[in-house]
Amino acid sequence: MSKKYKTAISPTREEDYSQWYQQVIKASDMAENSDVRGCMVIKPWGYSIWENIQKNLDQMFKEIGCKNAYFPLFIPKSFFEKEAEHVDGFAKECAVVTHTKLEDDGQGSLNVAGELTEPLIVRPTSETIIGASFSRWISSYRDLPLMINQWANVVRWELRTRLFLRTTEFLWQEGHTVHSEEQEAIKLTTIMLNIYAKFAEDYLALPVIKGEKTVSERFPGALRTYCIEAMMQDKKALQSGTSHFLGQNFSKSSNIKFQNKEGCEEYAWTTSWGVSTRLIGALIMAHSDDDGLVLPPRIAPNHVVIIPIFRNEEDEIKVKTFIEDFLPQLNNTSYHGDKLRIEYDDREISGGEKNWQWIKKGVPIRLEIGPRDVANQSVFMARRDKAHRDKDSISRNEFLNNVVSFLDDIQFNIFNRALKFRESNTFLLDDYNEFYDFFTPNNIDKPMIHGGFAYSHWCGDIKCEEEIKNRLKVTIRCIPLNSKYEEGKCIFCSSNSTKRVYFAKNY
RNA sequence: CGGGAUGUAGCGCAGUUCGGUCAGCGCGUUCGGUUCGGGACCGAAAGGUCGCUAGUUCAAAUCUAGUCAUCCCGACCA
Repeated sequence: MSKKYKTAISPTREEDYSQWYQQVIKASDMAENSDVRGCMVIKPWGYSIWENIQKNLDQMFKEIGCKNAYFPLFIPKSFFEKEAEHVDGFAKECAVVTHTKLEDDGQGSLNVAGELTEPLIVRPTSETIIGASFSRWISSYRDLPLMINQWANVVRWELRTRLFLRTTEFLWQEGHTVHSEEQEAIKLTTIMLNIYAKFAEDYLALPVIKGEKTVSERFPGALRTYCIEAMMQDKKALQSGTSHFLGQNFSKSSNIKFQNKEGCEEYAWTTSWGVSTRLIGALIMAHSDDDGLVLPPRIAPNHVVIIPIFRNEEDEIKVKTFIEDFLPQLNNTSYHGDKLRIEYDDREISGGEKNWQWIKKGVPIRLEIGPRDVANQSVFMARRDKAHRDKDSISRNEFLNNVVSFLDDIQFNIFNRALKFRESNTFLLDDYNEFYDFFTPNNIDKPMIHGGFAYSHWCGDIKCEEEIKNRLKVTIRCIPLNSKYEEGKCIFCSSNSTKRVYFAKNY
């Protein structure tokens, strides 16, 4: 066995990380590029993951009293212009609707016609249009807090796109809250950040660092931006969720006022927070291997796939009878308050081929059931968190009794693997030369997977941050919330610093 | 939007230098047979106006111009 095993995905992560990423998506049949530049078609396997993300997050939002609503896709240009920083941040990437109809030119083509007096912007985010509604909904402190979320699509006209990570149109949720007290609004942004972190870690098995963005990385119009940052397998950081404290910026521009207990009118304090289909990109890049997708059970479209194995009709009947007897019991098993999601794959294609399709799709547990298993009342189990040849025969009852703990174990392993990866690629760097080498690939022409997170001192000067970005394309991903007071010297200018921040290359 | 690369069957590619049986290969698909507990084998078949549009030429996948798309690097960004 001197020959290397053939991997299902080629190139491998090591050979060409970004090609590997695209091949994983193709092989798992999650999504594809569409005929519209920069936009993706999310196929059933990918959409099903999104539905699971929605379902679980939605529940978490509702638990803290948030309600869902829906606001228009179009934002009048005049609304958008109200918040100056906001305009600066998004103006360059807005799709704008200027006409309302098409007219036949009599030669087989259509001309745009019916010009609008005021152009409509396709929402890149909805603070301004939601703010307009909120200003009508709120008049008294008794109306507060107001907590609204919407599941929607947004458009940001990006120059360079990548499936799930950055597409022109993407799906997300955006929550918008209004409060009478500044501290209450700030507290809500951290509550949301904790929800995101918990969701990422418990469901996506994605270890994240909770932190605050520096001024230059803030959401346009926000006073503070909190974020969760995760490390991908190419050691780059991916911002996976954000929560913004907007102060009174948007309440002033949208005129969101309320009468307080003393009867005086005040501007309210607002927040906004969101996660997007980018989470699916994070999921892929954090866990998948050279055989394709690896899905954490809590978010997988299917938990278990059953693959019947037989060589003749007699065996086929035996095997199928066994499985059909076994299925209802499996279906009744509950998994974290949900039903176990089982796929019985009885398509007429070879077992090996089926097996590899499900490996590439990342299903946590594969069960091969053949005549030998029927005779022994057992099943042959393979786990996606282990090597594809590493399979075990266990009794059917043992499987039934333990399937939930197997899934939990897979979830746990995937999380731990990602956590260890992040930890072993995070370094306390205190010397600029060391820092420079850390972020410089050995071969510039073919930059290999290199770097990681540098946990280093920063004096707080925006100029140091900017210079590092210019030189190395490395940015401060966040100032971690749990950072401790520590005296040190800024990695760039050697001025005094009191805390460390995370530096990394990012998506 | 700047620099680079690529575009040939569902997927992965060869052929382009030097225009002339070059429209091919592997995988996949369909059919038939043999197999059968770790991506099976044999045989047959289907499938492409060579990204698109002009041009040069007796003749273009091949040369020229334009155009579109994708990927990589940069700027921008969740």
